[in-house]
Amino acid sequence: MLKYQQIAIEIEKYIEENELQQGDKLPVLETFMAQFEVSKSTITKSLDLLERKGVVFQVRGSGIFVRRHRRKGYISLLSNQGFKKDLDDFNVTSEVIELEVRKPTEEAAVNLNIEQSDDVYYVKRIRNINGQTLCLEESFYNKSIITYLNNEIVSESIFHYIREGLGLKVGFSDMYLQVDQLNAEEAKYLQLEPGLPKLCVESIFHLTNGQPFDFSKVTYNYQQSQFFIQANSY
Amino acid sequence: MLKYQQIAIEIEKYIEENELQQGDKLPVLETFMAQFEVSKSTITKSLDLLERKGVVFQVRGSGIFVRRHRRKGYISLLSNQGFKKDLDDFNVTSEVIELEVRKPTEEAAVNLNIEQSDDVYYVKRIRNINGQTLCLEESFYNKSIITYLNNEIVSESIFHYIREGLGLKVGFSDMYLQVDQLNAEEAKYLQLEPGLPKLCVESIFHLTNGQPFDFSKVTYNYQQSQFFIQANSY
DNA sequence: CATTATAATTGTACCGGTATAATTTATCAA
DNA sequence: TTGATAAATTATACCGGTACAATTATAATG
Repeated sequence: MLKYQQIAIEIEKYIEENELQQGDKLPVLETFMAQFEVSKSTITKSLDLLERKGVVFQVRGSGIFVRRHRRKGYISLLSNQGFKKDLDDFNVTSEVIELEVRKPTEEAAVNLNIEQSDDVYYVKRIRNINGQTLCLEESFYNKSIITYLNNEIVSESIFHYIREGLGLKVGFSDMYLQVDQLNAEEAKYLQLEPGLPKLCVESIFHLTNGQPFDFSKVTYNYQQSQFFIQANSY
Repeated sequence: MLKYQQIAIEIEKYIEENELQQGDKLPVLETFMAQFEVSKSTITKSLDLLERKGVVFQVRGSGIFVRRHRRKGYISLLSNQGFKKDLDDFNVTSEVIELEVRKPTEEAAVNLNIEQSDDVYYVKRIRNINGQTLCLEESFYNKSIITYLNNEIVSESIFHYIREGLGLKVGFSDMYLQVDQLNAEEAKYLQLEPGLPKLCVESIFHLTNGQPFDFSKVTYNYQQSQFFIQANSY
């Protein structure tokens, strides 16, 4: 673990344990430098990381302050591991509908940057939250990267397996959002009526080296899904 | 203008002018150092900035690569100036319905961190894109920060005025998304039928010093609004 | 007491350096 | 040709420094 990552974790832990609120001031840079016995640039890097994560904001000439959104129960759209992490307060379970190796749709092939003759793992599952149906998820995993999946893995966190089990490093993702009306099939799975609203999120997940490995289409139950995003200006 | 910001702008311009595509490799760090005659850390800072903006991704041991989402016509949810910037290819106009100084709702007061006895500018407007109704927007601006607004400003880009006219620095924002069904009033303004889907985005915009100055509720026409988000892992 | 000028505080920009880790390329052996 | 091994390339971590800009606190002024 890198120093600046470790320090970021400890600062975040400190904020949580002491239940600091939006606007609360943290110790000054020099204090952190002394406390962790590292140079100024390392502390700066830790704090920049926390700033990007939306945990703090820094004000030149003033100090470092805690940033905390107030509302509870919202899913972060930006923590790009199948949101398992943001909801560990909640009870998230998965119900696997389909899991097999197949050829990708044209759309999936394009987004994964592969040929339609290449193999993908196709995963279809329903995710529940506190007993309620949260979303319907269809994913295509590039099989030459995600070489193996089974029912057990897919029932749990696929991304955790990708990181820990396969030792791959997840980099960035592109997400596309659309709102529309539920069709018959989606409505059935989400236990809603056709024509009611839905939120569709298409995501393309890449490794740190830029290779796309997962193309997912997720249809959310509009009654269960509230999202939040923390944005920074550049 | 800071060196690293200027360099970032020039690199981005270079990418656009040469129409570089996803995965295309940029010159190595040392080339940039020589070209711009700055130290390595300054170039690194420029590239980190571009990485956060989703313009490039860096691969240790390999190089710096262009990152470009493929789909056109999607609005970025993260560029937190009233999306005017992402759509200058499009024709975005505003129709002001209401503009006045008033007392905030309780909800607005809470989110702006002020008292209900304080003054706010209340702005209600419809935003059109290519002649189509894009969204209905209701905003509350803390009058002690945004001291003056008029019809002309509100018809154009409020955020541009806040930055250039008032000299304020916009920092971060918290956004909350929800999907639901249109009520009668919303449907009327968006020229849709009640009961059809809507996307509601509530945003709280803060200055760089952490002060919230704008609480907005935007209801999008689901037929017109497609969004994209570029996420990075930390 | 309000206003203004000054000083202290505090984070940011930028330099230039060493060491290291990930990746790619080149080399060599089978 | 293949596969392993070594070398070169390339970005990242981390150090420690100077100068500077924004903010806040203090002192001076009327």
